[in-house]
Amino acid sequence: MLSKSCINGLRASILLAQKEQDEFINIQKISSELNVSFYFLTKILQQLTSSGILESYKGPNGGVKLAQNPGEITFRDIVISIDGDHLLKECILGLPGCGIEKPCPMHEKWTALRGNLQRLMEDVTLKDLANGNDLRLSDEISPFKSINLNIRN
Amino acid sequence: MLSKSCINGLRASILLAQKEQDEFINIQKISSELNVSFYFLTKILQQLTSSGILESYKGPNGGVKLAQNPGEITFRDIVISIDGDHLLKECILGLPGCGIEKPCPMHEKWTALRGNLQRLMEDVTLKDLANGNDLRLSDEISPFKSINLNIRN
DNA sequence: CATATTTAAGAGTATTATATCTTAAATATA
DNA sequence: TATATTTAAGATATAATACTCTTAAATATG
Repeated sequence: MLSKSCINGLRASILLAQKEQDEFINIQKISSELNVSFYFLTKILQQLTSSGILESYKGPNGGVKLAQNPGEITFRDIVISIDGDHLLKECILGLPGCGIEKPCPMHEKWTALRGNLQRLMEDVTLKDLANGNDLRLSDEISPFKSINLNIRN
Repeated sequence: MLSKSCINGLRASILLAQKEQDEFINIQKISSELNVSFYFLTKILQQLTSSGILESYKGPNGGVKLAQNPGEITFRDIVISIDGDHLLKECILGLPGCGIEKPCPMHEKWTALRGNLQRLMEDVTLKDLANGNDLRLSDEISPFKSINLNIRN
């Protein structure tokens, strides 16, 4: 449902919310903690920076940090920044004309469920996520090895 | 959320449910009614046929038809046949170790919502969908032209 | 000011998903 | 039995996403 870029952006953001928010965190460090390629993660975090969700700083002791308090950044903010709002706006059958005036057969049920998804994403902040369980996994089940086996993209 | 293949498989199935179910319907005809490439649709319907959701018949007056009554084929059946069960099984953060014993921060909320999605998909049959509004759209808002503009893939 | 460190930006490659084409197999019917 | 029609299967092409690399820009510190 979410792209890999989005998932990694979320995981990195949650990790940032778990750390000291005054200092910039090195992307190399984040990538090794999350077991994600440095190059790939850098691109993703650039996107979050350009959306204003993160701030970055170049040079020694540089890195990225959250631009606001974790409690003010929602799951939805990050999804929208990376994957756009397609998921939250489109007809489940991909019909562009679908709407109240000309609903597709799934319209009502899907908009209701999508509303719940939207609400969930808006309600959950990085603060909530940071207080949950640790995202870092042991090596045997490192996300990247397994994601490649399990996920279709 | 659903792949284009899946969306087209669903739309074709709904269309079949709206037609006479005793006779085989020509794929060429379906593709022009849905405004989807014949080649692409053929591949998709082959998948549904191999899953046993459709039956096909070669030669003159051949085509495809539903293998069961529309009321017995669910939205979920078609999604699973084409996109697999990833959406209904995986962690929203893509963490392979995520589960009751070792939940990710989104685990509880996501499994609840995913359960609703699963139930929605199981409850809705092709009969329900066929009785809803027409899926065929006018030319100006033909799915393919607009999907290409609106959808990311 | 020179060097090392770190992100930014853009280009390049690889993989997967989407879409098309070609040939084969089945079958109706003339 | 020959021909036309139609789906099946496999090959190819194109587009999107995932991922990597290189160079540039910013900046701390010796």
